[in-house]
Amino acid sequence: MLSAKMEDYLKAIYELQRESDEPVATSRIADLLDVTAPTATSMMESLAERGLVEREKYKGVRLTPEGETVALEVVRHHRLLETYLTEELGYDWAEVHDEADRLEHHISEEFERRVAEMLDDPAVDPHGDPIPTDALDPVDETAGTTLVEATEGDRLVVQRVSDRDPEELAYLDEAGIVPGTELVVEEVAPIGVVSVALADGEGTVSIPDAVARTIFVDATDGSTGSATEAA
Amino acid sequence: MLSAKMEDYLKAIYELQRESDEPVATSRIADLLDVTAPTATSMMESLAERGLVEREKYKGVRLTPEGETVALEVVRHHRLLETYLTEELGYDWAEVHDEADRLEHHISEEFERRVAEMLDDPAVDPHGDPIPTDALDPVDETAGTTLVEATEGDRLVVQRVSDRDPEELAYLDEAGIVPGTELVVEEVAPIGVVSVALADGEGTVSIPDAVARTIFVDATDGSTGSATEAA
DNA sequence: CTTAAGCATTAGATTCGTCTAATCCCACTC
DNA sequence: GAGTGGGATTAGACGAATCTAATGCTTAAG
Repeated sequence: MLSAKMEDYLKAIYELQRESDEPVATSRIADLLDVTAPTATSMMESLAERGLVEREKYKGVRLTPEGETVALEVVRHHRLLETYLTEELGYDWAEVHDEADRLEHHISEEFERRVAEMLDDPAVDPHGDPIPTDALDPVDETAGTTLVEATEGDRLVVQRVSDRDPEELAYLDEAGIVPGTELVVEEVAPIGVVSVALADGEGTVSIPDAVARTIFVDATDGSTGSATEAA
Repeated sequence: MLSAKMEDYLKAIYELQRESDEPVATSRIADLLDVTAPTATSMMESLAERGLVEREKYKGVRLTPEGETVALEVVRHHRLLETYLTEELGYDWAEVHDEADRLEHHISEEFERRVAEMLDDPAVDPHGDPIPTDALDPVDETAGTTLVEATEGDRLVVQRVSDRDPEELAYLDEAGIVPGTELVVEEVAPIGVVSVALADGEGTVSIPDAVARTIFVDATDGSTGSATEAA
């Protein structure tokens, strides 16, 4: 039996791992989970003993296939819950995260099954993030182009907003940047900010690179931009 | 902040306390929660230190008003969840207990609020047990007459089935003994079993006293039985 | 009034997840 | 190739919740 804590660490590693091919550093995990580095180190030892991560001292860890399966199960729970809370309980897109973060460790397979059924087996959650299937097959989380890669003049439609900071999320929501939004890239400034105009004339939003990296986009039909070619 | 474990103990004391006016014995708590007696003792020490129970060594404990409020909050969560799982997620009446037992500790006030609203602020859960109000006012859980107090010939309607054993519950469900069922008491045998006939002609069911004590009933209109007079 | 049976509690140890303080590696600079 | 800065790990401790084994109350029966 795996503790909720272990599930948290595995999910964290999963999230960090999709950012790059490098092994995940202890300090990143510690930061994300708000614990000290020694705590993360000792948990990595336990996870390695159980064969859930591969560890190279002083380098970092990587999920083993078994570890990834556990992570995918937790991620599936999380994203199904976010979808359910939004669709059925009227939660706001930006405020579901904490609730799902707690409940994801405590729902039964039965609950998962019923929720998935009620939602008609959704493929993505309200943020546009893909929901792992019941079979827990690996998902390509990096698929697609992000807003940092866009160039001026691109006409794009938002696919995913993978940001997880609730304040940032609420701001983007308020500004109208949600999955499905169409926008035009107005300026890609060399100081690390992208300005986009909402296609429905709702104004312009400036987005720093750190956030733009979490916004996945597709070209609108008829685009002449480079975003899609790069994908 | 209270741990989920502490909440579990407080709920257990609450459940046991409603069975009699005596202080609740350590061993009963230990049995109910499936831990050893020393474990229960040491938890009682912690709860007493926090002012959640009043403890008399070698005698037992009683919830303080603060302890009862915490217990009521947990019970409210539990019963709302049971209702929600049954009404909205299609769970069976008899199988909701475990799911609710885990989730009750992890839902937010926001979740509680939304669920209560969606269900239109229900007064009782699917077992007929009363759901504490949002204000967490004490509830009279012993209100009503139970099936052990019935006499032959009584025509009764089932109000609550407070049993918590899932197998027994499933059996009663299968047999048609659910809140709302009308029945006639056929025999009160001196060996500790009550036989009742379902009013809709679905046959007869024999119920041992231990179970009958968990079945709360009201007289049907026109009854000549003694059950209601006793109340 | 004594005593044995039956709970309850104390003693002491374990596991998990966490911390702080101390030490250790590694990579980069000079 | 020596030194140093910074992240990683080891050392040691702690609180929560649990266990087993030993001891201590309480009470009801003689």
